[in-house]
Amino acid sequence: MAGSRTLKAGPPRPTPPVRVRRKRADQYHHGDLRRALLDQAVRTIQLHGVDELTLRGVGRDLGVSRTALYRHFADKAALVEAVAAQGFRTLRERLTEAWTQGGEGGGGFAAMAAAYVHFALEQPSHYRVMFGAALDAASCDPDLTVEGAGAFQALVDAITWQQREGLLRDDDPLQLANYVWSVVHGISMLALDGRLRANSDEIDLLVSFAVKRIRTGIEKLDP
Amino acid sequence: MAGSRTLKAGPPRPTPPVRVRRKRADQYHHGDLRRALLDQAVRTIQLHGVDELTLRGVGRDLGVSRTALYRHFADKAALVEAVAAQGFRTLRERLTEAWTQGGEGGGGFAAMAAAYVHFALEQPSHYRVMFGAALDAASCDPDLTVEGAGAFQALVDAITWQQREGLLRDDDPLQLANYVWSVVHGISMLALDGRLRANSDEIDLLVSFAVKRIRTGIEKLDP
DNA sequence: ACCTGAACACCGTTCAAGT
DNA sequence: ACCTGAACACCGTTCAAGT
Repeated sequence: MAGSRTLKAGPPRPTPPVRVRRKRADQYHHGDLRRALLDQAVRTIQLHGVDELTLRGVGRDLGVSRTALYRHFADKAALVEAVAAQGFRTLRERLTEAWTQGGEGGGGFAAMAAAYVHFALEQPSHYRVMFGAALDAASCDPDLTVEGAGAFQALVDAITWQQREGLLRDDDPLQLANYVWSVVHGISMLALDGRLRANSDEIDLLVSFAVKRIRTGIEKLDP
Repeated sequence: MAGSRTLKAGPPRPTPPVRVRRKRADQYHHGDLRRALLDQAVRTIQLHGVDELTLRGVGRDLGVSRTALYRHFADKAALVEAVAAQGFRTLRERLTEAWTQGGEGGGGFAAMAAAYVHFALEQPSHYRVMFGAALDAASCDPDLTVEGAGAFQALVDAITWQQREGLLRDDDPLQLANYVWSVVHGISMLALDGRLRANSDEIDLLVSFAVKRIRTGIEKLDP
C-alpha cells in the first residue's frame, strides 16, 4: 500500500528528516542543501510514494522555505530525475555484488536476476520513479542517462564474460542484455502492480523458473 | 514526446471532443455522460498523457460543469481506472485476433507477442495508465481486475493450446504465461521509456529475437 | 551566492442550491 | 436524478526583496 504510485492518497504526513534541524529564522541552511533535499526526497518517495512528494513538503521537513529548492534544482522534474539517477547507482552496486558473490557465471547470473527483482520489490516507489521519470529519452537529465546506462552495463558485462567462457550463444550481447533485462524488468513491474497474483515466495519461484527458461533459451549448445 | 508521462508539460491545450456539443446554459447533458466522459478521458490521455488529464479540462471539453463528473465516477482515480479497464478490453481483442490470424500455434504465438508490443507502442500513454492506475491490487476497481485478467487469459489459452498439441513444456501454464507476459511487458515498458535506445525497426528485431529465445526456452523436447 | 515570503495560476473535492 | 457555481485546501512556480 505504501510504496505504490497513488492517484489519491490519505492525509499528507510529514516525513521525518534524518537530521532534525530547526533553524532559527535568521539563519541559512549552510550545508549541502542539495544533498539534503535529494535525501529527503528519496526518503519521502520510499515511505509514501511519488505522488506525495511535494516541494513544499520537502522544504517543510528540512525547515527551509518553499522555494529554497529552486537554487539547486531547475524544477520538480529535475529533483525526481536526480532521485532516479540515485536509484540506478544503487541498483548497479547490487547487481555487481550479486555477480561476484554468486560466483561469476551461471550462479552469478541467477543471483543478479534475483537481486534485480529484490531491489525493485524492496523499494517499489523508488523503482517506479527510475522508470517513469523520463519525459522522453532525449530531454532527460544527463546524469540519469549515465547512471541508467551504468546499471545496464553491469548486465552486458556479465553476458560478454559468459560468452567468452563459451557458456552463452554468440548473439549480439546488447540484444541478449535487452532480452534479459526485459524479463527481470517485466517481472518486477508486474509484481509491483500486483498483477502476478503472487506472494513474495511465489515471485521468487517465478524468478528462478524464469532464470532457467532464459538460460535454456540463450545457452550455447555443444559445438 | 506526446504520449509519455510528464512531470511538467507545456501549456494546457483543450482536447477537441468528437461530438462538439455546445449546450445552452439551461440544458442538461442528457445522454450517456458517463460514456462521454470516459471517451474524452481516453482521448486526452492518448493525445497529451495522463498528467494533462484534469477533471476540469474534461468537463470543459464536453461543455459540462467541473463537478458533473462526480455523478458518474467516485473521483479522478475511478475515472482513470475505467480508462485502464477499457485499455485491457482492447488489448485482449488485439491478442486474440493475432492468435487466430497468425495461425494458432507457433506462428500465432509470435504474432501475439508482436501485437502486444505494438499495442503498447501505438498508445503509450494509455498503456502506461493500464499498468499504473492500481493503488494497490486489493482496492482497485473490480471491472479493471476483470478486464486485466481477461487479457492475461488470452495468453494462458494460447499456451494451454500449444501444450495440448505437444509444442510446449508441461510446466504450470500460469507460470509459463507469467514468464512470457513478463518478457513482452518488459520490452514494451523499456521501449516506452526510451531505454532500449532503439528505433521501431530495431524494437521489432528485438521482439522477434525474444520470441525465438522464449520458444527455445519453453518448447517441448522430443520424448 | 543563497534564502525568503507574497502572489499567481492552476488543481481535486465538497456542498448547498437549482431543475 | 442530474447538474450547477462558489468555496476550500491544496499544488508548482515566479519574483522582488533581503543578507
